[in-house]
Amino acid sequence: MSDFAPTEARLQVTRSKYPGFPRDPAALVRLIKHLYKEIHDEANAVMKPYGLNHPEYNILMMMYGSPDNSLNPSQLADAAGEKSANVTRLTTQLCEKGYVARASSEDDRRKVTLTLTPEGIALIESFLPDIVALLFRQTRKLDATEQAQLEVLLKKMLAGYGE
Amino acid sequence: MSDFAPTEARLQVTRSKYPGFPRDPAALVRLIKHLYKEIHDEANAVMKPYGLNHPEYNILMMMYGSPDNSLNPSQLADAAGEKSANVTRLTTQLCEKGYVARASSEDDRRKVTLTLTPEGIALIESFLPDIVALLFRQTRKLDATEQAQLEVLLKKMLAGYGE
DNA sequence: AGTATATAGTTCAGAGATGAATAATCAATA
DNA sequence: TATTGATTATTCATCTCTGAACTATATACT
Repeated sequence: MSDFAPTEARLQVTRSKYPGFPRDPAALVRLIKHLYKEIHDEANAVMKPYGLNHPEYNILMMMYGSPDNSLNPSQLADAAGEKSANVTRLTTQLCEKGYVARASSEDDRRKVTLTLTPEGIALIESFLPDIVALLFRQTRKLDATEQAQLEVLLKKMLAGYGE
Repeated sequence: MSDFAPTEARLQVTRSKYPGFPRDPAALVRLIKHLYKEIHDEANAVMKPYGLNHPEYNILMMMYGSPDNSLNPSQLADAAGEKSANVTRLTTQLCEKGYVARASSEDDRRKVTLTLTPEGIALIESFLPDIVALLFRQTRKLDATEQAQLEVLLKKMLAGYGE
């Protein structure tokens, strides 16, 4: 299992050498880093049988989370947390696989509309059972109350960025 | 500022299409993903003037968090959450820059010992003020109690992995 | 001792991600 | 309407990461 004790020990040593180093903020950042790594690696493993990786999964799910199954590249970049150059590459691959369709926008011809194809939707709904199981597994140590508390605190922390 | 509302809207749409999709676990995973992205990008920006990136910073800090400023590659991979192949590349670069020294181990000749040089320690202590400021900024929306609560919950969540 | 299995670290080829530059379009305004 | 400045998306060169194969050493077993 993922043991955080060594990280805490390292923080103590760091503080003994450099007393100004703030323990709690550093611990939070390192926890998030470790959690993200696990989330990323496990999502990659689950998606591999479907010929997708974690970023591609994210792209597809952001579009699926839109009422008409479509988003612009810039919206996708924001939603999926990917750089725009990366969105171009990822969506090109998904287009080649037939899961996404590219169309230029009517009203603003700079914009591009990316839409899930029926094949894309079918693919999503084929892997969602595995993803749902993964999500439950990743959060199984927290009861409903704790999940709600954690969500509040993470949102609060996220609010400190980009201001 | 980083607005999580669009993500919550997408989760609602997703659930309307696929009711079994668990809202809270998905929200937690997406929050962690967004937070990690911010942490990663901001750390990269802070370290750039020092000629380092976020992974290299992590490597150096893991060694600094060891009493004798040294770790094996496999310990480093575990501590920094990097793949071993990546640790080899990163530490080779740090060796070339003169911040880290490589030595083969006495007792077990398969092992390698990586140690911070005086230059490496000096570098760390030169950028730590910037890092400390960053850490305070990243957690400034949370008071001490909330930071402690968040740490407990994140640790609990992390405990659900790799078992 | 000899053989098999495990562990530590590296190498390498291919995949993935990033920043900076570019092209196309739109909006504002003089 | 011509010019200037934003905005949108893409391209490209470069840098970074990954999994799988490989080398070397150590440990366990017969």
